[in-house]
Amino acid sequence: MTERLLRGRPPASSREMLQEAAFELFLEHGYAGTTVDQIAQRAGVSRNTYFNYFPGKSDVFWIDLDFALDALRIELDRTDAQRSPMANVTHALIAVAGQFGPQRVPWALTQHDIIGDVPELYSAAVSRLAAHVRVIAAFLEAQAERAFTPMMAQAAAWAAVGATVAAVRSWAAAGTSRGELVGYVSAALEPACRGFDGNFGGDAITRLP
Amino acid sequence: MTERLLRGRPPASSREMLQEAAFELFLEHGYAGTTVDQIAQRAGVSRNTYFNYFPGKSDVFWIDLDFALDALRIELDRTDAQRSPMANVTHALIAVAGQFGPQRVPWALTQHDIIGDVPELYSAAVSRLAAHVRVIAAFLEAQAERAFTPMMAQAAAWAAVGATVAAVRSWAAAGTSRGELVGYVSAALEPACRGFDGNFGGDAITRLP
DNA sequence: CTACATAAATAGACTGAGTCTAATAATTCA
DNA sequence: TGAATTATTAGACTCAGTCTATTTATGTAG
Repeated sequence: MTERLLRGRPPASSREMLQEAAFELFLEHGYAGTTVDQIAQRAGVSRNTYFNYFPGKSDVFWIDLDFALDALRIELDRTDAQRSPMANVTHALIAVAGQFGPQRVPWALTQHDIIGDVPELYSAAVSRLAAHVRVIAAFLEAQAERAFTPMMAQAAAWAAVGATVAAVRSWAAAGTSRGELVGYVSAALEPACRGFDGNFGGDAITRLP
Repeated sequence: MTERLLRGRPPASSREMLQEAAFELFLEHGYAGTTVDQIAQRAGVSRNTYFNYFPGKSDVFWIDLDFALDALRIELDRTDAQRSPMANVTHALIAVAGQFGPQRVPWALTQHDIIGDVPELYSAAVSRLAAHVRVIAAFLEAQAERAFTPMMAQAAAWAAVGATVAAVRSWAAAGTSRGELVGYVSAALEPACRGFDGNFGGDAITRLP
């Protein structure tokens, strides 16, 4: 199964190394005050190597979201036909949230006040969230062929992702007193999914237009 | 009330003029194949003037969303205390949608296939949508002080905006046979808001955590 | 041990977005 | 006429992101 994954020159760097270097510099000089050259230099690597690991400067922030997206895809494959489609989505999102404990808080959320409000960072995050939305919407369309039109699948996916985002932000903002993320996520998802859950079995509203 | 709004050198250009020039060029050479210099030149204006009207290259796309955001703020001020908070939000979004007839379709949505899938454009749109979310969430927190925690207000706002986005996309994709946008929006908003509407009056779920 | 295939890292140059400072032009008001 | 105000312009500058070609480190086959 492992095929030939160890051929060619082995990597001398990693996303994590670059991320550490970047976060150090962001704390020292802020996001806008840090160049990619500086990040690469701090990590002891060439500038181009940085772009081998990240497509852009802002992408170093959101490794966690990339991880979450992969995890979400995996969880949505382990689906239970007994549950309603939205229940499956909820279950998957909660399972992904379960991998983030009280000590593993996305760096960008806790250091938000230090970094400042850089739209570029926000965009990088939201384009990843849009990828989550697409994955969930595609799942809903495939899973519940009759119950969800493309429009409704997308609306439901936005609602689910939006609720999760709200939960994660609230959880991160709670400071050291925050417990497990899962509690926040399930609480936020419940009302968000309730309206769409009712559609399972199919009524006219989800079919039109 | 009008104070002195007509002093100094009068504008020789406008956002609309620049947008027209930009769209022409995007159709001819695509988004990536067009430079800001070319847009400014086509509009008969200096490059710096472009940046007086738009903060970035991609912002020329989303005048409609800027307009919608202003309209949304206005509509949320005309609120009816008789209705539930989510009903007010729905009402406001539908009112905004009412200003977009079958002939006024955001250019970016219909020409999507020509332009291609440029993440930068998507980001510019979504950062504007995030502004919509903030406005709605702030409204919900203020309007229904007890019923919505910040987390739930944000979750509900995402659900509402996401449903609207899904509706607009579906409407735009429907081609010339599309009718009024309002029908799509109200259909998509109904299930998205239903779950949160139940919270009005307040139950434990919205209060925790 | 040598030659080859593969993948990581680097070097260096290039385009173009976005910023900044300062200057200039067109208008209103006194 | 002159001052205040705002739009436009000129020109230089930083830096993100791309591209091509080259080098370096590993495994594998002969």
